[in-house]
Amino acid sequence: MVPREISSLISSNWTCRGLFYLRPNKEEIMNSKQQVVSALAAVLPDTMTAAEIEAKIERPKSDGNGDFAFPTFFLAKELHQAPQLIAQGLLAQIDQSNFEQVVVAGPYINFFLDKTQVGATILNEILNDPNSYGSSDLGNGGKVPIDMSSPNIAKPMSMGHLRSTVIGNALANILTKVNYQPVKINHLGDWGTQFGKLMAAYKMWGSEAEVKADPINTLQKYYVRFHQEDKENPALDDDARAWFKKLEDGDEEATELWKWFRSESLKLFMKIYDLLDIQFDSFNGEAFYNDKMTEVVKMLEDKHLLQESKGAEIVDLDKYDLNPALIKKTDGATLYITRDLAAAIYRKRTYDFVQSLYVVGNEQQNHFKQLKAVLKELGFDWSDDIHHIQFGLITQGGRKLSTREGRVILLENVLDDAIKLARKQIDEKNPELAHADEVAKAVGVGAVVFHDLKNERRNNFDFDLAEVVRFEGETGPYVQYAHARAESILRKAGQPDLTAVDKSISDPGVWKVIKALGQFKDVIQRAAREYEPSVVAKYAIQLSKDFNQYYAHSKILVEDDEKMARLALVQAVSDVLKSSLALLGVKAPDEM
RNA sequence: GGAGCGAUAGCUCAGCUGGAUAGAGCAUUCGCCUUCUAAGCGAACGGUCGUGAGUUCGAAUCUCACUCGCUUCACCA
Repeated sequence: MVPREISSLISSNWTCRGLFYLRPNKEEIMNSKQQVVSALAAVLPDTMTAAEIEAKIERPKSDGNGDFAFPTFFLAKELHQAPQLIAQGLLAQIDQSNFEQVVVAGPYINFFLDKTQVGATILNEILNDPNSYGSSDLGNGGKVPIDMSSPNIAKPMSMGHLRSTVIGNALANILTKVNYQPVKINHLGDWGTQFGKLMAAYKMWGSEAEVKADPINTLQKYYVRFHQEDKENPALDDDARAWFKKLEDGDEEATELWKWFRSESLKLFMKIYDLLDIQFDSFNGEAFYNDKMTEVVKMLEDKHLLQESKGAEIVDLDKYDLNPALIKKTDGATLYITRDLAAAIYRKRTYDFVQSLYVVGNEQQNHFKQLKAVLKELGFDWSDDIHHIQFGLITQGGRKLSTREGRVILLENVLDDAIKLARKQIDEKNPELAHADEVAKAVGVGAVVFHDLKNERRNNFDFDLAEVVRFEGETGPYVQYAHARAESILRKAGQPDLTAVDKSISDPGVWKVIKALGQFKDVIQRAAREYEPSVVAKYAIQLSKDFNQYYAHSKILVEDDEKMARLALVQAVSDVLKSSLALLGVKAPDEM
């Protein structure tokens, strides 16, 4: 059998990986999986390309079956042999010199990597440059605006906004790590008919003093009352519409009220963003686009896309199998989608983005389909680069939360509760801890943020405070704790310089940890491809578990030849856990 | 009715391109701190992977139908 060249893989610079084209670098070609590919390529029939072989290689679920496995079922037909016999036949020919061992288990060929050598390579890579470990170049520096958080003025920020905020923030971090340039945009809900309602309510029942004393709660109270009363008295809605029209036309009283409501609200939002340690590149909300909508309407007119229907102006989207997009209401006022059209065009012009993301709940998917369809009708090909990063609904007791009905979970309360609980735990478990308040904040907030990110973002979840602020099991604090333990060991060891030490470890108990460390880059790339922070969160839990397991069964600080190598492992775990948490927007205190 | 998402252990969820006995956490029961932080480690218990067909050497994973749940379907955002 003629050994098959794998040069095709090496010389072709581009490898297709899902949505992205990725130029493999040197170490990637030399990585462990490629060693398996080339070992197999040398003994398999010429008809199989290296890429086909690579696609068949799998990672065994149980570690008794090695690090990589190659099933032979699919060769049975071609070779007219039982898979078991094929496996044995191939094994006899395989060059095993690069592996600890290669064995046959039924129809599988299982490859065991050289643990000491692979381990030392990975640890060196991490310690040489911990900050860039796991990064890669998928994005070529392309700009990616991320529409995120976007709370509504005069309403309290709820758990729903937390989702958008922390998912958007984590995606920004993850995309940065694969060399995109995210632009975090807080598309504030500072425009729209709810301001008409709010103004109408304020004029009827409001007082300046009451608002000043407790802005958001008071405004919220007016809003809820408005909705209660307009059920009986629909005329109130006309009043609200009139007020919003005044605002849109630049009426002085309306504008003053709007500015006031907005600035009071923003002050309170900033407190929460500070607590989460999240910064934005832009606060251009809906109002920002107010003067940019006549152009959009004109574009639609020029392309003859606008139709009149029941007194309103619409774009028909029948051919997209969508309901019509309502651009202007009967009274001439614009709508949500009109502003989003203006925003999308503005972002393309301003950032020349390669992708444009909107981290918005899944209940708005119809809206984003319409948005993309209208942009497409306008002839903008980049409509395809817009992605609605939808996430699941948060319910309570199985019911949807509703601001209008005054059923909200206040984010501020949740965060406060979590911090208090963390503080209580510190007092019980580590009363001597310095900076206890700061650590309590990191742990409490970390628990809430991590809880929000650890599950697939499309899943709905029912809010349960006890679950959100849980510190045991698969939680943010669990990961933080593993990191703090690692740091504690390094402190006890006197923080030695580990970059140059021999990192060969013979203890087989470290292998799971090493393997997990080696997967960091793949994990980040998958998270970026799928816009899915939970991939990173799950990885952080897995690495923490592997490390805790090792920690519980082996003593690290014992004087022997491999002590420094073990410390290098601990340092690497600490670095990667800290990076993982940082990607999620969670802090990693050195002690807790 | 159209569109979308979902259904895996008592609860909350993993399960990557179909593959070797379906995995965690929580809860329950029981072990482990004179040794690097017990926010930890270990063990036990727990499953007709919604139902029924199909494709395949092989299906929790792919296809179709059905059942149930949630979201959404123009003058809110």
